[in-house]
Amino acid sequence: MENKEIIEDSCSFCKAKGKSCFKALKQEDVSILDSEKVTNVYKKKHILFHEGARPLGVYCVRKGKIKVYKRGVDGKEQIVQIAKEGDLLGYRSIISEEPYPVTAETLEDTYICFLTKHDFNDMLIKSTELNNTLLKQACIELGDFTEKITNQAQLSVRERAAIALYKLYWVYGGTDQYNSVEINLTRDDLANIVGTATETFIRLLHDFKEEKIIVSKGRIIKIIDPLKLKKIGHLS
Amino acid sequence: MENKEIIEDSCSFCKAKGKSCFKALKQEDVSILDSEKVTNVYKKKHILFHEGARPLGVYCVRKGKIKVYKRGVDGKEQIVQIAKEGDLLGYRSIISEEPYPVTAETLEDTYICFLTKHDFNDMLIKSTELNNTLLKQACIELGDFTEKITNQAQLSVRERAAIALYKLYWVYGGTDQYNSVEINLTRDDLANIVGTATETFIRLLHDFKEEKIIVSKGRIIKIIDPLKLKKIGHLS
DNA sequence: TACTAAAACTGATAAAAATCAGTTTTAAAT
DNA sequence: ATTTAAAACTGATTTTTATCAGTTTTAGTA
Repeated sequence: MENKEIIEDSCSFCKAKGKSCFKALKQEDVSILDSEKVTNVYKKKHILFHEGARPLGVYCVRKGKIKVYKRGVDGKEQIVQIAKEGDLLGYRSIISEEPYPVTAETLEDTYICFLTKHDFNDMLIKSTELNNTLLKQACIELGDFTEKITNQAQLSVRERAAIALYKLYWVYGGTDQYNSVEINLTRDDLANIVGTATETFIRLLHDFKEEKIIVSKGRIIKIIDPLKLKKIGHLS
Repeated sequence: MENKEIIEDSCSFCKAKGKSCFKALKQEDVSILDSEKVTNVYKKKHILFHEGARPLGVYCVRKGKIKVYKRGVDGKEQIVQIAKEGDLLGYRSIISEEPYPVTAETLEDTYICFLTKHDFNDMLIKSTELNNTLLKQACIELGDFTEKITNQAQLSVRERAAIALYKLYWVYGGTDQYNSVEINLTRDDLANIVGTATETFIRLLHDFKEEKIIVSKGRIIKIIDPLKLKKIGHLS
């Protein structure tokens, strides 16, 4: 089965560029990216790269959601990120010169631009802007991970579930006006973000429904009161 | 009470330099550091910087151990790192331009070199080597944190305790020959590394004693069989 | 549209870990 | 060397969460 197909489009007009780490690039460097990158269309459940594999290049999400996870000792997925348009995946392993510590798998049909390791490294040498953006982004993420570890170690499943749903509220299109947002992930995936058993997570969803924080039909969870989630998760 | 006192010494001859991110610096840049840095002596329990504070500079550990922790919602410490000689602390917040996400506190009498934010930023612009080293180091650490989150979410306290002790084995001077090593941390601190209750951790230590993995007198824990810890923690 | 496999859900039970209420030991300060 | 506060430890109990064993519902495919 052929899952890939090449489509044509320029980075200059890419909606995702404005959110990505390429946003600081000079116009001439964007042109270079343009000529080097290849855009692919992937179906749902396509694996972009596997944990343990040697990195071949970087992946820039133009459209669609991707789950990034690590498998624990017993094979259980621990989802560490739900990537969306503008996110750059796989760059850390290029820089650290280590195998991928995680697997990236599409959650829906996606457009993803690929840049080879060689081209990415060249750009990293050429562009101070890219270098600075990535260093800064990595340092911010390290701070976020510190918080995540603390939460994982100290908070109850209920609190962690609230935090996870609140963060997904933003990933799935939430705004400052606290609109309602629909999340389309399996209960399994959600439990693997929170780091709990699926049954436990389902019971918590039941509570959140009773508390009028969410509604759900089938797998779709509609967050109707993100502020309550924020409060339960002790977020500011 | 005056906790600080300035001592004289050059970075060129610093034993810690070889292990630090400054190891790749050109000789001329080391000389610049030399003239800019200030070495301080701190007593046990001195706070280098506080979570939430604005960063003033970076701290390079020349001698002594430092605990780096974040306080959870109820004030409980989550220790994310035990820093030792050669480790650079506080640089992430300078780069990310955010307040410190963690607190750094000395665990014993230490020698610590301080470099102002201004001087560090200048060096970051001047030295491609430093820039590359830090970017690479940040990317490696991000991969490590991914693993830590997965472990925290999926492993039992026993497994996590084994991993924590195994990692401390290396911090406190363990070698490839798997010698025995003494760890001098309170049970509270150890429990706050593992992310569990102190009593639970103490009971686990008791098990490890019975399994001839450690011996202890007072607070000192002597790791006599690091390989068993490695196995319990599923480490390779 | 019916079929079927996967996912969602429920209740009962077991296991893991936290909490509580102490006692004993240790180490720091006088 | 004593004192004393802090830290280490122990046992009992409670709480939280995982596991097990299903049934029901959903969504994708034939």
